[in-house]
Amino acid sequence: MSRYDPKVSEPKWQAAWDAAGCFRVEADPERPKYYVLEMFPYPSGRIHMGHVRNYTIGDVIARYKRARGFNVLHPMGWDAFGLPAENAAMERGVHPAAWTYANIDAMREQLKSMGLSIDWSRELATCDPSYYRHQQHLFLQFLEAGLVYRKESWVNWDPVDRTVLANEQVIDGCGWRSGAPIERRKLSQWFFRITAFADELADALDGMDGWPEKVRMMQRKWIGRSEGARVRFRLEGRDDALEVFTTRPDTLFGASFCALSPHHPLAAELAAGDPALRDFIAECDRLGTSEEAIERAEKQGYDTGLRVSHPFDPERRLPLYVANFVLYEYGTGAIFGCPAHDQRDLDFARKYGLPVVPVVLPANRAADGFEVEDEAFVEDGTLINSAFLDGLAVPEAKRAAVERLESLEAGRGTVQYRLHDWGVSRQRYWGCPIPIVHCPGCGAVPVPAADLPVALPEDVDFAQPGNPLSRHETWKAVACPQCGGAAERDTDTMDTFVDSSWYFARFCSPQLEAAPLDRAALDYWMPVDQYIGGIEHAILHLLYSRFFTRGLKRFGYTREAEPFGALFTQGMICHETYRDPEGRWLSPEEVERDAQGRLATADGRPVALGRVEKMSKSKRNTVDPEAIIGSYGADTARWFMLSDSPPDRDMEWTEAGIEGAWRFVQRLFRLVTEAAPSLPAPGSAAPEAFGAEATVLRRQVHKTVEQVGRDIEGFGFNKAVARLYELANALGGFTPRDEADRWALREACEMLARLAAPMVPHLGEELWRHLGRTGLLTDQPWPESDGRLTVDESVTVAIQVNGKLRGRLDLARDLDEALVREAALAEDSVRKHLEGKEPRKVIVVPNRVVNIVA
RNA sequence: GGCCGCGUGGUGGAAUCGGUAGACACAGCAGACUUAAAAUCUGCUUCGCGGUAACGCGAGUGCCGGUUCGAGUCCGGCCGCGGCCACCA
Repeated sequence: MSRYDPKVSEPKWQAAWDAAGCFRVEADPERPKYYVLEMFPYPSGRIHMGHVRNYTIGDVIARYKRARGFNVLHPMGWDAFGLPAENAAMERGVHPAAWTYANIDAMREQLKSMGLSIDWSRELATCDPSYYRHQQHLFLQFLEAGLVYRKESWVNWDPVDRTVLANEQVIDGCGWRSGAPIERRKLSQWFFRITAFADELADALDGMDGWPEKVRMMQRKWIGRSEGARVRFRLEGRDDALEVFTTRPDTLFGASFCALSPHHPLAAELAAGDPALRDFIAECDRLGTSEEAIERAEKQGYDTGLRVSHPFDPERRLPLYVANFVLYEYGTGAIFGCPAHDQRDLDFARKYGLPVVPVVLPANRAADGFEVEDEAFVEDGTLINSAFLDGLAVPEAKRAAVERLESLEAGRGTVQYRLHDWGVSRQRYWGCPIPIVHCPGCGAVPVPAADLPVALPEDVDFAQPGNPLSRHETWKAVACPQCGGAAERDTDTMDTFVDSSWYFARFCSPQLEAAPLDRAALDYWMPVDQYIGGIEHAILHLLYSRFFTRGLKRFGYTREAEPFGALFTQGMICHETYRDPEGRWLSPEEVERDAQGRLATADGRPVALGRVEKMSKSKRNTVDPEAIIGSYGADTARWFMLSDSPPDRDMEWTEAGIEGAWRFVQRLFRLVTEAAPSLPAPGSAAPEAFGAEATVLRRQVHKTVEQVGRDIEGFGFNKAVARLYELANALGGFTPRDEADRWALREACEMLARLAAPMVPHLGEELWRHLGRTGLLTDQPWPESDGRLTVDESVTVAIQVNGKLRGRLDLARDLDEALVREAALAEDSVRKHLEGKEPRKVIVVPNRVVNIVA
């Protein structure tokens, strides 16, 4: 019995696709385009199962759309800058470039072994000067447009990675890579003015139907748009005022204190003359910002002694505190406290004995005797105790309060965002150099376009920690482009998220030298029709890319404001975990399973089975794709990836699962190759008539064509896989008796090969050839289903009595309702359950169900 | 604490619109082939009760209630799990 040998077959078809240039594409305005993109990989050295899932999903879509007649762009590149290359340099003495390019070479081979339908002629790596020179050009365009600026600010400093991190890269007060607690430092940094698009970025989310609601929600919350007011409280005995932000200007009459963040400049100023305040601020800094710290931390404040006057009633004086719960990063770093209508303010007021005056009355409550006890009233109601606001509902009161503030010049309505500008300066070597020269006379001067790229020097040493660029005297020293005097390069490099914020656009014209991007190419290809990647990029990469694309639009590179028309976030790959008796993690290869399912190591030591968890190096529960592809082939790996689990959910990788996929690949091969010799010649004319069994088979074939297409369109690969199993089962049980049967069997075999091909492309080609077809299946259009065969002539109708199933009837489709009713009432089981009574009502749902109500 | 999502057999999961719950696969069991094993093929496989059997009856989609001729699907309340955010004024 012949077997399908992926080791021979897969390289053969990959070479054939390559020789035919199947996946090389050019913009062609005559044809509809489809741009499929998976998030490009970081060249760590080896692909992992997450990559296999990501690229398999993308490849099914790409191949399917191609068969549907689209001009499909499906490129691949490398997110190649980043810290691991520098760590490798420090640990092993390899140059980051050499390490990175070697990794790229290795991973390219691995990806190619998957049989992906990628246009490799468009491959790019972000660490290549031919890429980052254009990024430097774009940076300067953003600068010129006022969308990049430099400022000195408090930054998140990762003491382990010795670099600055963006707010998005700080998780629970720790660095996203290193996990080290973040320190605060004041540094001069370059920022992208992402807040200039805050409104647009938030508003556009509403129309982005192709994105998961979950991701849109996360971005919306991250941008954090709040409408409210900035209010000035005059400081007693001083000329200046304290500005606070509030979303509840309606509750101003309930104010009983104001509070500053410990990092507020005024707090620092007051601390200079107040040692006790200095101690209090230091105490606040000691308390971490971690989850538990916040949970446990009690509201604490320090009365500065200073008083502020109420904007609506200057006679009223409120105490000014420095309080540990006021964030410096949000709003103005200062608040007014209205204890009756804010839980935090209430906690604080109770602790320090401040007045709690309700100013919003809940509906259905009498003003008399309404008091706030332990729980602040935060919902809408009617204003009380609030002079000119009394009697107004909360929304009107907000408007009225803002109007009054504006007329008194004591504040104004405003919109506040949680989103901050994106700091991109990184004190690292392996990144895109910031194309700026710092001149003692001229300040920060852009590097002229003609001098780009500012290339990374190659002669760097990693013997000492920190940034080798800042120690590289000859690279750093440069003449000022403006005055020609001695100056220094900016020695920071850009956050690698900048690199990935426009690569999808560069794929449209990856070799273009004269400019970063080609308008005509982008007009044709952009936006990406389907973007596919992990949910972990829901905020960072996806938000930055949306911002960057808006910049590109402003500079005239594209007409699209949104880079990704549709987004699909795939689930993670999980695996069982194992530990030895000492509690050390064991990898799946170190664990053996006996006939009873008991686990042990090769030398017989018992193994404890742990939970199924996300594959990770630390738990050692990873499976190497290269080993899997090496022993089972890419098609088997792809088939298993797509089976069973819906692609947006986490899936468990199991030995049994991959074995099952292997068996199916072999079975398909066997079914088709065994049938092939007896089949009529390819392309022979259809017979006039078919026997009953052939018709049943043909109906299933054509229904499967319809369903598989629909399933792939909807990312229901597990369902498509199930349909193909069903078709294979039907095909296996079909014995042809005449020429018409054999024609139907050929049709079934060909359809099965064509429908499976996006998922198992090498096998598809192999089957196509065994069926006597010439040319590549990859170049065949998607099969059409015959509409006459996708609708059954008879249907099975469920017969219910009082909603309970009592029988089934095979009836002609669309049979007259009266006849259906009659047939149902004639059923023995129905008569039995009616017990001689007349039905009160009979509901007939055409072609589905009859419900008899007794 | 807030918001969002999800709870279906031993397991992964199906079930376009409110209309036959459990497709398909994995695991398991039984059988065929085989000297044997592997591979392959066939059958069974939600639970309980009755029956030699075909089959019949009852229960069943986390729990409680509601709407409906009819609910896995819609509504209300609870319980459990997961995710994101987390003193954002």
